[in-house]
Amino acid sequence: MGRIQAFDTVAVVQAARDLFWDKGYEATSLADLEAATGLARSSLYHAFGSKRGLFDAAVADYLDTVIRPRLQVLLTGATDASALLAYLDGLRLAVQRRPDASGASDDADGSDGPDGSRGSNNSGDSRGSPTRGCLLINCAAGLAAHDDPAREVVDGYRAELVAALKHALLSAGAGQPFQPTLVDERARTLASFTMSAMLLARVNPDESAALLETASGLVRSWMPEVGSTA
Amino acid sequence: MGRIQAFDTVAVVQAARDLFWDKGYEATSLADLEAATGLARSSLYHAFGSKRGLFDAAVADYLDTVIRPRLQVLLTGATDASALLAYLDGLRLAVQRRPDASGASDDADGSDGPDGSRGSNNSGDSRGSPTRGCLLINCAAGLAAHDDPAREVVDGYRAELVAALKHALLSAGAGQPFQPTLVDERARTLASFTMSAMLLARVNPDESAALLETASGLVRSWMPEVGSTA
DNA sequence: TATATAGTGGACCAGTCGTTCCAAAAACAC
DNA sequence: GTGTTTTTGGAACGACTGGTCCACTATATA
Repeated sequence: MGRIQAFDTVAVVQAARDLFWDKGYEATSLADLEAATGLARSSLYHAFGSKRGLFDAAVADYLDTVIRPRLQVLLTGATDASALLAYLDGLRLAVQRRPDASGASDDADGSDGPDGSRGSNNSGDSRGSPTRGCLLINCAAGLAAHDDPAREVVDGYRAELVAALKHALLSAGAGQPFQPTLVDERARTLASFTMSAMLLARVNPDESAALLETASGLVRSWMPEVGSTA
Repeated sequence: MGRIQAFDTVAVVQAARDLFWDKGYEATSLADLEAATGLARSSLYHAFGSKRGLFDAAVADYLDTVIRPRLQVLLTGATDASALLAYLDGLRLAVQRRPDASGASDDADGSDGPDGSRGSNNSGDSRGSPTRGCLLINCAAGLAAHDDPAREVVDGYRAELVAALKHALLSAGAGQPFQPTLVDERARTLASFTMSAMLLARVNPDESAALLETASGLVRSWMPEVGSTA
């Protein structure tokens, strides 16, 4: 059938994703993408059609390999508050980890659990260049301003996040008769913490982590039976 | 002494500010700024040195005419929870108002009180193009990624916001023996709501308003003596 | 091996970017 | 009025933008 493709598509998409994640859509040039992926313009355009096409593929990969694995603990994790706490802890560790740390660029795909077991972690010292935050949150403030498709993707992520949080809240409080509006408000509150922490991750990682710690305390105050030093 | 300046500097800065606010720093071109301000490139460069210089002036104006008037109610307002509720209500109204509404482009300078007394408000119908959110929040996800001065400005805004919220919380709970950490956590929580609501304003104004409503409920739950339909 | 098919690299495109420069215009001091 | 200083408008700059095109290469089939 002709010449076989010489590059790994998902590796290229993830390299592009990390670049978009770090610099944003508009600030990422074709020259940057060529350098990051090792491919020439022609190959990128042949495979993805346009810069925007490559960005869309990067966003899809981001949802599949970063967002959804992180939300998984909310959907299929423990049926008490520990699922919510594990989610917030995972977020906090991701926020405090510097992106330029060794090998942190390619395996940030959510495969690591909520505990930062990867060796030689720089715990405590979170100074230096901040993390990349969340690709979609960054997109919300940038592309989504006047791009309806991007706006829908970001809002879809928000809805998915709220739904996962609501599921975890309902699972955790299975015995108690929650009012539905209370669960909605609590899910909204935790989603607010998530979004603002991701936003703050690029500006002040320490404050971002403190925000998530506050959210954990709030969750513990909702379910006192788990908060007492398990 | 020579020819006198023919344009109003603050009007030019505010026109540029609204453009940056709406489109972001990088997406705003010099041609856009020429069209919005009515000035030629040469005049802009003579007055502000560079595109970035104009942006810095726009940010300073934004802090002075948008942010700080909004925070004023927290610092010099009522000494009970109503100051916090007024702040959140003002934010909610700003988020629900469409930017393309009549005359809303130039007098969004916070001079209007927390009640939307300006005539012919489109209450209820918040569909359509979203609001511009917050210039600094948008900046946090864009410029602040690799620009240290911009990052400092954004973090300064965050600190100012938290300090104002903390002041209002302390004023409201003057009689009660709050633990300092509790006040800090509550101020952080309200700052989180503020930031995520501003972020969400560009994506889903209704959800942004709901977020601020949830925050108001939280404040009322902290101070039950005011929540009972004053 | 011959041929068809598809991936690859680099030159090249028109357009836009932020910036600079210069001459004309205008208003103050004299 | 003249001289001086500063603003103003527009032309022009090189660099860079995303995108296109085509010759070349490499593989798979026949």
